[in-house]
Amino acid sequence: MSTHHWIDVAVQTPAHSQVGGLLSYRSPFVVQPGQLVRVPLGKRDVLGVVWALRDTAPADMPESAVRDVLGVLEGLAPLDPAWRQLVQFSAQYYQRSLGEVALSALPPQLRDLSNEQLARRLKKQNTERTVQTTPGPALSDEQSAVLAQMASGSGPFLLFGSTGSGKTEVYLQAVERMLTTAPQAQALLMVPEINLTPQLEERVQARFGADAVVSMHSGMTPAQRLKGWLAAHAGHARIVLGTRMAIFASMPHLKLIVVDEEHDPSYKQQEGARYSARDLAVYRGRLQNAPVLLASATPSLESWHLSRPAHDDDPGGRYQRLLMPSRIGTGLLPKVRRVDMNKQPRRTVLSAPLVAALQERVERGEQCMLLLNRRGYAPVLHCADCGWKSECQHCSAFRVFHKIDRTLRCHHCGLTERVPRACPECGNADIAPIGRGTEQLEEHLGELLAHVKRPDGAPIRIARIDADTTRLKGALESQLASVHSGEVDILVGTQMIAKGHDFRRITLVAAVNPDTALFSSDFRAPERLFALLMQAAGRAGREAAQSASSEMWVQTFHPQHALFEALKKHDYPAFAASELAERTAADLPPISHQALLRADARTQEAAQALLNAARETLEAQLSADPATADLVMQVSVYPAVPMSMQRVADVERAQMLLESPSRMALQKMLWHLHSVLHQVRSQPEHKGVIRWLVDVDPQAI
DNA sequence: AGCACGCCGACT
DNA sequence: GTCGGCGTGCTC
Repeated sequence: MSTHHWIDVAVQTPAHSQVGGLLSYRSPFVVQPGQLVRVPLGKRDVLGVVWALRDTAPADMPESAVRDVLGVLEGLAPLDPAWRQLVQFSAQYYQRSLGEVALSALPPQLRDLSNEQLARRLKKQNTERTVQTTPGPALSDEQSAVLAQMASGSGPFLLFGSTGSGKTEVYLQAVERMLTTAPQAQALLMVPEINLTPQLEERVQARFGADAVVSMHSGMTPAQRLKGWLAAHAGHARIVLGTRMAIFASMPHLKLIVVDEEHDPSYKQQEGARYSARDLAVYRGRLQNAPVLLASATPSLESWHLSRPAHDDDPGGRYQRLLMPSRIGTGLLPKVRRVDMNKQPRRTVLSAPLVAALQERVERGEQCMLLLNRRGYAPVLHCADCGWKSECQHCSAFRVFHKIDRTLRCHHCGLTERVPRACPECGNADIAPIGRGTEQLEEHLGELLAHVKRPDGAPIRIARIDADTTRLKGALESQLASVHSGEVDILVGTQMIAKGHDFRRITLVAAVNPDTALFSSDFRAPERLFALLMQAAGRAGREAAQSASSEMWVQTFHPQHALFEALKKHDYPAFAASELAERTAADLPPISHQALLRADARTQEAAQALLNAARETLEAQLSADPATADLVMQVSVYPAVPMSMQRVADVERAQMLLESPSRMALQKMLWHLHSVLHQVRSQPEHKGVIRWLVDVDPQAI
């Protein structure tokens, strides 16, 4: 009898490296798939997940080269088959190594924890957590109907509910019902951003007790992350609340997944394995037989399309659409007012009617919010004499003028310099800012409303919230608090203020300059703009008493644009129908499926050369084999082009688009592409390439 | 990705 | 004479 076993282990290795798959080890211990082990890798000891037991020694290497497992993490139940399947699927679908996805799904602290330390942690948290359900408010008819539909169907569900229709209460009741029916059941609640976790956490805790819920997001300390992960893995935490990373939480008794604001681009990871947590939620739900509830007031066109009702020869989508059109209470949606900027004096920043409206509201003691999607004072500095502009030396972008500390900053590579006194090219002292950012808007507004007084006679207060003012820990919270307390009269900020924060006393929201998104080269820009404006509108008039007089203002040079027409009527279905018609005509997602292959190199030519070589090799190889020849017909592979941000930190970037009506065909193509890239990359003419990466279902192209 | 080895410029 | 720059190559 042998006293050791052969096992295959997933360890942290990037997809680019030759060691892509599982590594084989000899184990002196009896282990099961899903257990965590410590194994030697080169000169290091690393954490690995046992993926499979094998009967025989690996055939492709001498037995003597197989190393021994160093130890097993004791006291942890193996990661269950569903979790492993989720990881395996993600790695395959998003073209990354299994080990990379598996290890990044585990709390980092698990890597450097001795068995003694682990035992102590386990002992500490091994007390049974109790759920104490406090009854919720009575439901509206719409809420009850939605819950009834969920109970009788299997999902996935898309809940289309307008802002303020009480979607959160539906989540809580769905969780409550699940907790009462199944004694061990666990629920996963996902939100797009860290900033939104505290307010939902508070509500969930108030309802089910602090013991029942753990949070998972990147803002937590390593110790907190480990604690939460262990509680979910052991089944003690009944509710996991988190951002996209939470989709990989080990939850053996998962019975419900909720994805709040499912349209939000934050659900797509933008580095490493570029997964969509929303799409994985649907996959995981099917895998673990847990209903999935996607919810939004402005669903992604993907989910909207997938939930289309059947009619004529269209069998409909596979999602079930649930509707909650009404705002709770007496609340009305704000009136949308468009200001035609063509009729304003040239270079007007804030139109006279908007300024008057702001003044009137502030004098009545109401709050207003101004949105401008550009931080800094001005996006570029310009010399009128020689035409010099504040370009970044390292990126294909302008450095932004920040007046507060007199700097020019590149928002892509971080390069920061003091603003020159005179033009660096010609010495002319007359260099001027072009365009405007939040800093300038705040300053300008202060000047325009300098004479205005609040009802208590005090001068008005303007606050700015953007990535610059919230850099320090806790800064966002304290700024939000000053808005809630009524200290602030007008809030100026970027997108970040439009998302989810429950400002009760804001009665006017204005988008200062939303036009750029109307004519963007990114086909998803209108979809994002519409969602942002609807969400911003939802910030106004949340207090029922004031909702009748609340307003959403839009300053635009294109007041007749269909997007603003739909916004005026708060008519998402109309907007979605017209966008989907355009997408259909142009064969764009969600009608087709896309993937991007990106290459980074010292020169643009080198980056494009790699992509084009991969493309030609791929098509030649596939066409030569009758078994794969039809793939070439099913998947369009476009020539390499520079990325829209062509150069960042002295790295040139190029990309190549792959597009297909069939997800499966696209997947097969990517699988072939992966091996072709390894072949091509090793050729000497592609030495200049720094890295390549694949983005499946990219959210911006 | 880490972490080595390996071969050319400015310092104790 | 060494310290250290990051180019190339390997990890069961």
